[in-house]
Amino acid sequence: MTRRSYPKGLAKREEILATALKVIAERGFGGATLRELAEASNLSITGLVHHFGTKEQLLTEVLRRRDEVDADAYEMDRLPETAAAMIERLATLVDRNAAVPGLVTLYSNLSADAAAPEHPSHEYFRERYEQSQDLGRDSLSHLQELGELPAGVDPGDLAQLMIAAVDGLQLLWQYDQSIDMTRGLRALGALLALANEGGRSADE
Amino acid sequence: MTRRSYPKGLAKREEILATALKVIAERGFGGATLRELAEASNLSITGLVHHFGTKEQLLTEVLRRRDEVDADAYEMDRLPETAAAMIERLATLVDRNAAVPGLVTLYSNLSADAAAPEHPSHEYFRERYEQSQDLGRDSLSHLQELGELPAGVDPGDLAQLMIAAVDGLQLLWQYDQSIDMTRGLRALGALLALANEGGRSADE
DNA sequence: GTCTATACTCGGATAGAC
DNA sequence: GTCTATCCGAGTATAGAC
Repeated sequence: MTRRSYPKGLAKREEILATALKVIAERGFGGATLRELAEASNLSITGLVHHFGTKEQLLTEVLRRRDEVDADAYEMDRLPETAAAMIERLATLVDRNAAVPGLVTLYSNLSADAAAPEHPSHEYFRERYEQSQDLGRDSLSHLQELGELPAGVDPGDLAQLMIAAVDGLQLLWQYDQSIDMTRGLRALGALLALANEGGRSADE
Repeated sequence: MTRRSYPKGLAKREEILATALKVIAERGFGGATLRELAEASNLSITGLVHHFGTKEQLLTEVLRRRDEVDADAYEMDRLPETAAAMIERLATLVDRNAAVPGLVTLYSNLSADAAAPEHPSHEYFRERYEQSQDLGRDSLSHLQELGELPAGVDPGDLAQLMIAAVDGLQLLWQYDQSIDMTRGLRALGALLALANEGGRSADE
C-alpha cells in the first residue's frame, strides 16, 4: 500500500498512534472521535486526517500495532507441541486483552463495522482472519501428526471454531466483565484432551 | 417497560417493523438509517421516532422479533437428549441466519455498539446473553446426567464457549461467505462425542 | 393519539490559505 | 504540514397541526 512514505511524517504518525492508544485505553472507545483524538495530540482534526486519511484508517493502525505486540507474545513462528499449550497461548492473549477494555471494544466495533466490503478497514480484517485461520490450521495439523489431536476432526474447521470463540468471548465479556474468558477456552482444551484419549483407544 | 400501550399504535408498530425487516434483509444493514426506514414505511422520520423513540430501539425490536421466531425453531422448552442433537439445533439456527445476511450484520453491529452500558440496547443484549447462558448450561447439565457428556467439563464454561462460537462464526462468515458456519459447530460436536467416549472409558 | 415541520447537535470530510 | 472555515449527513428534541 501507499503507506510510510516520507520519514518525517512517520515519527509524527507514531506519536499520534501512541497517544490515540493511550486515550482509547484510558477513556474507552467512546472517546475515539476525531475531535478527542486530535485534541489529545494537540492537533486539529484536519491535522489528523492529513496523516491517516480517515478515522477508520487511524483506528485500524492502532489495532495493527497491537497485533504486532501480540504476535511476539503468541510466538507465531513456533508451532505448539501440545493441545494444552496451544490453548494456553490463546488464554494468555485473551487475558492481556482483558487488561485493556477500550481496545477490546475498539476491536469488536471495528470488526463488525468493517464487515461491509466498502469499509476502509475491511481488507485489514479479512487478511487478519485469513492469516489466523492459516496459522490455526497449521498448528492443529501439526498436533494431529504428533498424536495430540484426534484424527477425526478437521483442523480447518476447528481453527475457525477457535477464532470465532475468541472473538465471541471478548464480546460476551464486555457485557459481563466478571466472566473469565479463559474458562471457556480451557473447557475446549479439556474436550480436546478427552477426545484424544477417546480417539486413541478407538485407534488401537 | 412502557411499551405496547394503545392497541391502535400496536398495529402500526408491527407494520413498521415488518417493512424495516424487509428493507434490512433486501438492502443490507447499510440501508438501516432512519431516513431509509421512514421512506420505506411512507412516514416521516419523526413519525418513526414517535413510535420507537430512537433508532436503536427500533432495531432492537427487529431483532427481538427474530428471536421469537427462532425460539420456536430451537424448541427452547425441550432439553436436548444427545449432544449431537444440541449441536444440530444450533446449526439449524445458524443456517437460517445465513439466509438473511442483513440481519446477521445488524446483529453483529448492534451487539458490538450496545456493549457500552449507556447504549439503549445494552439491556436487551445483556438479558439475551444471560438467558442463552442459562439455557445452554441447563441443556449441558442435562446431557451430563444422561451420560452424553463427560463429567470433567463445566456446563457453564462450555455454554459460554458455544454462545461465543455462534456469534464469532457469524462475524467470520461476513468476511467470507463461502464459509459454512455449521462445520465449526459440528467440529465441536465431534469433539464432544469423542470426549465422551474417552471420559467413559476412564470412568470404568 | 398520530403525525409533521423546523431547528439543533455532533461527527466526519473537504477546500483552500498560510 | 498545519490551520480556519465550511459543508454534509445522521440522529434527536420541541412545538404544534389535525
